[in-house]
Amino acid sequence: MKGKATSFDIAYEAGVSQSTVSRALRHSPLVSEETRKKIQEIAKKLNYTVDKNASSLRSQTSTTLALLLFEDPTSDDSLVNPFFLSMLGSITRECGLMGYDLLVSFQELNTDWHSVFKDSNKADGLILLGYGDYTDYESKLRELVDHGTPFVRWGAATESIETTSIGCDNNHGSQQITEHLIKLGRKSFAFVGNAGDGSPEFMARYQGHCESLKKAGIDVNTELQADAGNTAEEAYDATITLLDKNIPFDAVVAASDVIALGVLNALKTRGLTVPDDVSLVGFDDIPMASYMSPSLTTCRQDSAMAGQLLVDKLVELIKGEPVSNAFIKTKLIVRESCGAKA
Amino acid sequence: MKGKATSFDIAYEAGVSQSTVSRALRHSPLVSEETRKKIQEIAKKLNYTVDKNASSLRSQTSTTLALLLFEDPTSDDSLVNPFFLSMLGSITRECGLMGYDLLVSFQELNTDWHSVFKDSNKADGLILLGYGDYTDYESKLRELVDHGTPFVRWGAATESIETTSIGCDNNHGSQQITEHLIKLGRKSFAFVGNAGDGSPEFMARYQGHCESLKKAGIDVNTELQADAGNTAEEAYDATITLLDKNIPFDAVVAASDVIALGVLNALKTRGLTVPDDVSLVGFDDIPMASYMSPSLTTCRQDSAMAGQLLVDKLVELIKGEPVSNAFIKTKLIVRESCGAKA
DNA sequence: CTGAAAGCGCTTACAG
DNA sequence: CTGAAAGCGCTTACAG
Repeated sequence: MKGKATSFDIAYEAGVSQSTVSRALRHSPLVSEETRKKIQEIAKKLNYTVDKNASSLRSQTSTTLALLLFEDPTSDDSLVNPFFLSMLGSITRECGLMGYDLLVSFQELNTDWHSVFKDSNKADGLILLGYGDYTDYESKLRELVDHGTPFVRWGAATESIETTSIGCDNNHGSQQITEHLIKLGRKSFAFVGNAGDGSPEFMARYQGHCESLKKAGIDVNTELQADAGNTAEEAYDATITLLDKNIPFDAVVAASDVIALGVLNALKTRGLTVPDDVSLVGFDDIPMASYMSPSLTTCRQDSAMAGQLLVDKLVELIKGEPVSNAFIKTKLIVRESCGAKA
Repeated sequence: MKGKATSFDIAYEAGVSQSTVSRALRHSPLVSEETRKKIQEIAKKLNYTVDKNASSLRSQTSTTLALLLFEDPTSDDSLVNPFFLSMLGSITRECGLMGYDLLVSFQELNTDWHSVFKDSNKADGLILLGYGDYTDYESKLRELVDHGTPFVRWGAATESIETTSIGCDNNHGSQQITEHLIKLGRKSFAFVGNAGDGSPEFMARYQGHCESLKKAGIDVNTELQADAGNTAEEAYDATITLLDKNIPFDAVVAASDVIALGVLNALKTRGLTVPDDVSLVGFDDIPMASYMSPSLTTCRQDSAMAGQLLVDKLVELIKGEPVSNAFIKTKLIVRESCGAKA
């Protein structure tokens, strides 16, 4: 036997046809128990593995998913959003369980996803993860929809386009966390994070935040909302600008944990102590949150569940089954930065 | 045109043979400039993409690399080593530049890597990232070598087996950092991290650490070395045990930043202040290091360079070129935890 | 520089 | 339950 074993080699050794080998290995009910066992033994002995390319070419299905992760190409490109990274583990695991391979690509905003991944038969479907400017993003989504490419995405469900989205209830999560601060007696709130159509998730968090304030009879001061993308640097700058306005506040709601990191540094720089002078809360519960000092009160999104749902829903879509959007639960995680223990 | 366009569709429109289309699209010098241009235009018009499976099957090469990331399946499986995650960005980017796709799989220690990825023609080569017990790992490496599967790995070059490894000079990096502490006047050192054959990288760091101590005429007290795998939890427990020995020390060298995180929490729990009571240093410079409180003095490994080298070397191996091991540079990053500013 | 033809290793109707 | 045969969409000798 030179080179890799093929199904013909197995057929020869087993004294059956190549078709039967193929059937046996795919657990076709058409093959007798006895024949199957013999074939499986020989396959094992020869270290045989089905050729992925031949199988995919013939059956026109790759049993591969592509994960596209993209963010605004800011500053340090090695700093991928930690929240997405924690989803990566559960996505790969669920792919394994479902029998799919996972192709990963970062920052591919500029290519034609459909033709690169679907037309070339590299992947049967796409998982999209990305913060970043939603405006650019939406036109790409529309292309995918127009081509009929199966895909799921992490993010807020939007009315403007028919997609399968997995996300958390950002509005509700933000209310949980704002209400917690209100209970602790905080009176004037700043919000750091983009609040515009370009960032639907942050926008939803801002809206939830405002709703909670209104319910509690607290005025929303739009002067205390500062735009920032999802980086510590932008958040730092935004917070400094905010502080320079000299409008007093005793709590900052950050649109994400990464933003909270920048806010915290800015506050420290200006000699403000968290939580004594200012309470601070984030969103996501990235691994770093519990190690910050003070540790960060935040809203946890179940990233393991998120990854699993993304894969499962995509596989259903690929199989042509009807698929609905799904929300994952949010959970308030109380740590030191909110001042709960003060 | 129903369904996807094929090279035959293009050939028909261009009035040439399918062979010529294939050559033109692969930039064969055999095709005239004029013909190539015409073909490229039509291909673009039809949104044509070469079918990956057909191309790979025919040419017996997948232009895909597989990244296998594995760690001891400890506690929370979503907490992948942050250092590897920061390499992931540069690996995907370099793959893109080199024209390779990237298949990602976690925790696949139990399967036969060779047949799953190479025999099945899913990938032309393997990139291996993993801390964890080296003993299990080594037998897997030997299988790959025996099969002639191209692969590169992150880690210390070892004499026991002939592999292409990319790593940093752990011994040297550890010396840089220990010498820094010595210069600051620290006298008695603890080391937290496995120092055994199962963890060659941590072992090298421990050895470098000890060499620096000896050079400075400081006795190495093996009672102050505490084993811990690469998790904050293990490090926390190890540190508590260490403190319970009641042997005084004024500096802790952690085998990694993640370990330093656990050490710091344990010290805080016991009422010790870093760096006033005890200096603390880590290794890796994970993103979290600069946000810890106090921020962590550590030894940076250039993860971007590491990812790039892993991909480049693997591609050379696949092409059958001779490939040597490579070291990436380490750099001492001084922050607050060592007490440099005290 | 171009074309006709073989064949990569499977899966799956079709026929028995 | 099994086999003979076609064909997925390319790449690449071979011949001109």
